[in-house]
Amino acid sequence: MTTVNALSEVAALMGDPARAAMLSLLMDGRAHTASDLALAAGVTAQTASGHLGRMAEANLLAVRAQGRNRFYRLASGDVAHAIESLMALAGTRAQPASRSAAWRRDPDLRFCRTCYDHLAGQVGIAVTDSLTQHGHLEPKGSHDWKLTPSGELFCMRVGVDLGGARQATTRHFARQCLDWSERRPHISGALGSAIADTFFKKGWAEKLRRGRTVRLTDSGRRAMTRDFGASV
Amino acid sequence: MTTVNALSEVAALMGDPARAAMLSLLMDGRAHTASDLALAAGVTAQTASGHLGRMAEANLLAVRAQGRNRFYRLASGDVAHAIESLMALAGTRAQPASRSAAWRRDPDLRFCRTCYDHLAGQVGIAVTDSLTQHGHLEPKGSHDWKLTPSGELFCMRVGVDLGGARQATTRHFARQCLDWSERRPHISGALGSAIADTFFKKGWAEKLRRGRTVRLTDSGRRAMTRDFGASV
DNA sequence: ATGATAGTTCGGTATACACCGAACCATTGA
DNA sequence: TCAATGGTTCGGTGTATACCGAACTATCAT
Repeated sequence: MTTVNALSEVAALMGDPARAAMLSLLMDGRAHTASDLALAAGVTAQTASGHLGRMAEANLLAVRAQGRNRFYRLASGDVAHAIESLMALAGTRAQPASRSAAWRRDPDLRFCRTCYDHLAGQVGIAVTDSLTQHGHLEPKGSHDWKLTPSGELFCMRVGVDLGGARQATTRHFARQCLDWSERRPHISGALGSAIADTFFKKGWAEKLRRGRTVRLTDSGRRAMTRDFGASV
Repeated sequence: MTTVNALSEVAALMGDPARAAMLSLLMDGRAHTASDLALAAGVTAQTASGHLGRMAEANLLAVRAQGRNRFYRLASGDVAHAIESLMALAGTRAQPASRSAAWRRDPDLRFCRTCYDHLAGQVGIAVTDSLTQHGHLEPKGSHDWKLTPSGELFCMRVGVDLGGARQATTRHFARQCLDWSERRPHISGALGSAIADTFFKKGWAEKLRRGRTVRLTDSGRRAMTRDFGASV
């Protein structure tokens, strides 16, 4: 009885085409915004919101509010496993699903991209790691960083507009942003944005025309080695 | 696209409470009649028929027509696996589902029971094995047996009403019946029925009041050893 | 043949729910 | 403060489908 209902309920959640499309996208293991998922499912934001709420309620998805975005991801490996076995049943290969595979396989995107207004991917992680390893940045709480005195000096030296970043009073200064291709936090918030601006202003990096991919220039690579002590 | 639709379709099939109840029952690995499944799902025979047809169409179930019954079972281990992982998601233990567990755990029922009008379970298998090993019975086609001349003599010796069995012209004479607790064929049809009758008439076995369980008597055990060369 | 049982097909009803428009709340940046 | 953006809540509409009654086919027993 109970066990049967539980089975039908979770299966029914996956049984809707829009929800299945969302789950399919989430099978890449990354977190996606509600808008992103709405687009993937081909429904409006309202409809998507309803779907996402129900799946989160049923513990199929986990949510993390970040700024004005809400990131949804699969709640556990068990969920991914169940979806995978259903996909296998349908005679289709599970993991290399067309859309998410394109993401995963794009090495440039994994290497460096914008995440909102700051840097993500391997470069974003490398920058953050460098700052923490040199004692410029310390974790503060579970969602923020603290910029140390040595960190302030470092920023001034490499030309990060700290003053501008501090003027944005309504914005979080140094935020931890989870990177879902690297599965580790990188720096965001006003400071993260200012750091990214520095990269673009100094010609260390440049945005590609389409998408979120960012190209690290030769001088950018040199700066990574020279200023951050990181080889990427 | 295609992969997404396939996911939602198979999930939707499992997402209906009635179908989930049927699948749950079928998780015991045995084959069940349409009526049986309708009862388990709490729906009428018509409704159940529709559900079963759709699941068979989608290759979730396999069907085997046997007499006027149609036996449905899970089409593959993959199907069971998918159901299991969904049940796990729902936080419920998968295998020991209340109803089927009762079946499985009843050693008397596994030992000997009626299957329609003939003997099944370990005793049914033992009788059939004895007949084939002594050359009394030979497989004929994929669904029937052939009673050899020595088999006729054997039947006459132990008192099986062969004449009566042969009179039932409209009925299959010696049929292979799949035994889903033993996963091997045993003898059914008119001959199987006649053999079972012999067991009851001679006091070798007796039906219990409720259910399909059959008790093998002491003289029945002696007969199994003496006449069939089998120890059960 | 006749009646009984297992199963399916067909038609109509009723309920569940996915969907969107509109309004609303929260966060952000000027 | 205000405007912009991301997300959610609410109400009404439309479609999909589960359900059953009734009629039908196939198998089996007398």
